Formats: sequence, C-alpha cells, structure tokens
Amino acid sequence: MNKPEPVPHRGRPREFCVDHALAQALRVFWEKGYEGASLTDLTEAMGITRPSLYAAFGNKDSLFRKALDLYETEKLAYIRQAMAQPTARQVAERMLRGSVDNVMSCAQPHGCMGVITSVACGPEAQSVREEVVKRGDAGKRALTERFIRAREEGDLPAHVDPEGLMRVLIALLQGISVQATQGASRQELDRLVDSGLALWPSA
Amino acid sequence: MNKPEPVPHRGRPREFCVDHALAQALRVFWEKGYEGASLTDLTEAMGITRPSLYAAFGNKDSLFRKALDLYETEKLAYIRQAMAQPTARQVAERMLRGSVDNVMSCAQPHGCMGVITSVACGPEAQSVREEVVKRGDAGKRALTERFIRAREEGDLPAHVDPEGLMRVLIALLQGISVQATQGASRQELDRLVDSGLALWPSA
DNA sequence: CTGACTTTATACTGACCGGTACAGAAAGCT
DNA sequence: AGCTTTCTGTACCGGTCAGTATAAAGTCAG
Repeated sequence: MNKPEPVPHRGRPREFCVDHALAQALRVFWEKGYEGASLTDLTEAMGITRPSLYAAFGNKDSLFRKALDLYETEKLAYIRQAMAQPTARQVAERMLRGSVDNVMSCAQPHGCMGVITSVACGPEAQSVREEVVKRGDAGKRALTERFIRAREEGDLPAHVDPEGLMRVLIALLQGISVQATQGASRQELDRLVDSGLALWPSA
Repeated sequence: MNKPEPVPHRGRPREFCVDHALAQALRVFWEKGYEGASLTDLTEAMGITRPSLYAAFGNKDSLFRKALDLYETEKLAYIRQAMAQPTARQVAERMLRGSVDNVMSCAQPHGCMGVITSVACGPEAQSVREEVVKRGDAGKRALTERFIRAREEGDLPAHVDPEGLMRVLIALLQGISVQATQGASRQELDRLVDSGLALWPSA
C-alpha cells in the first residue's frame, strides 16, 4: 500500500494512496450503504480531508461507483468462478457457498452491496440504485443463459424453467444477504445452503 | 374514516382521525423506509402538523412501531392464514403467493417492511431494526415448528432439515421482496414462485 | 362568562448533511 | 531565485434533519 505515483506529476504530490483510500471507502459503503455513509464517515475511514476526497474522486456518487467497481472485481470474483463450473448444480453451489463466505468475512456480517444499495431508501440515491440494478440485470441474463445451456447439455431436466430457476437462485442469494444483515450465524446460513442444494433439480 | 372519539375528552377536540393518519404514515414508511421517511414526508401525507404528530404518537420511533403493528395485523394476515394450511407445501405456497400479492399491491412495488427496515442503513435506526429482527425471529421459530410437525405428520420427507427448509423459504420470501424493490414484474415473481414450488420436497 | 384544558399553527433550535472558497504548503519548471 | 501547479487543512455555505417553545383557537365544567 501507499505506492507512489508511477509518473511523478507536477505540483504538490498526493499524500495518500488512492487505492487504499478507495478500499476504505468501500468498507464504509458496504457497512452503511450509500446514504448511511456520510462524508464524515468516509473521510475519517479514508484518512483524508473533504477537499482531497473531492479532488481525487469527484463527488460522493462517483466515489461510490468506483467503490462498486472495486467490489465487483474483488468481492464478486466467486461469481465469475461459479459461472465457469461444468454443471448447473456446481454453478449454484459455488454461488451459494461463495455468497456465505462473502457476507461472513471481516468479523461482523454485512450483506451484499447490491441488495443493501437497491433496498436502501431515498430519492437522492436513485441514480446509484439504478446503476446497481442495471449491473444486477446483466448478471441475471448471464445466469439464465447458463441454465439454458445446462438444459441443452442435459445437466438440468427438460421440464425446468431456466429463468424461473435463475430467479430462485438469485432469491436465495438475496435471502442469504438479508439474513446475514439480520445477524444470522455462519452455521445457520450453511444450513440454508445445504437445504437449498438438497432441493436442486437432478438431471 | 375520520370517526369521532368515542368518549369526548376535555379541551379542544382532535381534528384528525388517528387511525387514518397512522395508515398514511405506514404508507410512507413502507415506501421509503424508516430513515428515508422524513417528518415532512410523514406530516404531509398524514395531513397534520408536526406538534400534532408528536402529541398523538410520541416521536418518530414510536410512530414507526405503531405503523409496524398495523402492518403486521393488516398486511401480514396472509402469513397467519398460511401457517394454518394443512400441509407444508400449502403453507409454503400460500406464503409465497401472498408475498407476491403483498409487494405488488398499490401500483408501484414496495418490498417487505421487515426487509426494508432491517437492511436499511444508519446507527440511528438500530433500535427499530432490532425490533423488526426480533419480530421476524419469532416468526422463524413458528415456521420451524410448523415444519417439524409436518415431518411428523408425513407431509415432509424424513430426511429434510426443518430449520434449513425454513431458512430456504424465508430466503425466497426475502428475495421476492428485494426483486420487487428492484423493479421485477408480477410475471417474473410468479415465475420465481412457480419454480420454487416445483423444487419443494414431496412427501 | 370565566378558567381549566387540549389541540392547533408558526416559527424556531442545534445538529448534521453534501459540497466548496480560500489560503497556505510542497513539489517541478525555468 | 521565482513561477506555476497541485494538494492540504480550516472554516464555511445553504439546506434538511428530528424535535420543540410559544401562543392562539376551540371545547369543556362551573
């Protein structure tokens, strides 16, 4: 961390590491949601002052979007891994297990950022909410395609509805996130996943 | 509506109907969440001024709790009906269908108040959040008991884990709520429910 | 009518919100 | 050296938040 700028700019050099500060911002947004995270919360966690934040990241909206990018590339890697699994069941299992790992990391549980942001209130956050929903929809489409392929490949029965099954799996993931924020233990979430997988349609 | 006080008190009589005002408050809290609903939003929707609100309902916290009571008795009636169904499958179906009806009522979709409140941000709402989680936990216990009974009565296979199945069903309900707030259509949610029920363990 | 009592509306409180003006500090360029 | 450029900290902006002081208005008992 605190790596210097690769090409030293003109003017006074920045005294903090942008990547590290963004990681701290992500932590705050993840814990408190978009509206719940005040600029005071953010700047204190990032160790910088307000004007530095605005100079480096624009405004709260664009800081959140940058944090969201980091979240997707870092914390949602398990989703990309899951999609590459050979069977639909393994796709589901990797997603569910990865989701529990994700919400149970870092001591106290925090749910999925997508759920937190899209459920959180206020017309002020409408723009970021739409962004989150848009990103989620792309994932939903990809998952549906994956299940269509699985049915063609014979590892899902012919009678299943790929889009419906996608919505069920997404609902389970969202449920895991909600229950985590409500204080569910890892053991309870593991049991949710075990029971969910026990219901999964066999080929 | 606007029914008069049954026993006329001393002093100037109240000029609004408490029940009607509370119903309007519920509508606002349901749409915007606890923190997202400002006193200005509330008083405008209720048609009363701030001091009247405080005189009649205490403060924002206690107004929310009273609205929550109303929500449980009015909007969550389907849950009590569902619990009384003869088989576990019918319990699940009534809950899922009722949940979709619930989040799809009143034109634009709003999710479950429990989910909205428990996921919504900020340490200021911690107290009401704990209240919501506490009420939800009681429901979870009751549902687990219901599935244990179902297994004893033979309408659930012996190998299922009642608590795990309870968490799966709750997760589906929470997923329905989240997807509704994200703008899912009734048709999409119906498909979620159909696919979920198709997975339900048969006796 | 008078006084006790309660609800009404206006207008305010201090605290916090996201965002910024300003001036000083630290670097490169010439 | 000076000059330009960029960052840093302080101190502030108008707006909104939950909650309330105050006084007028309305209804009772006597």
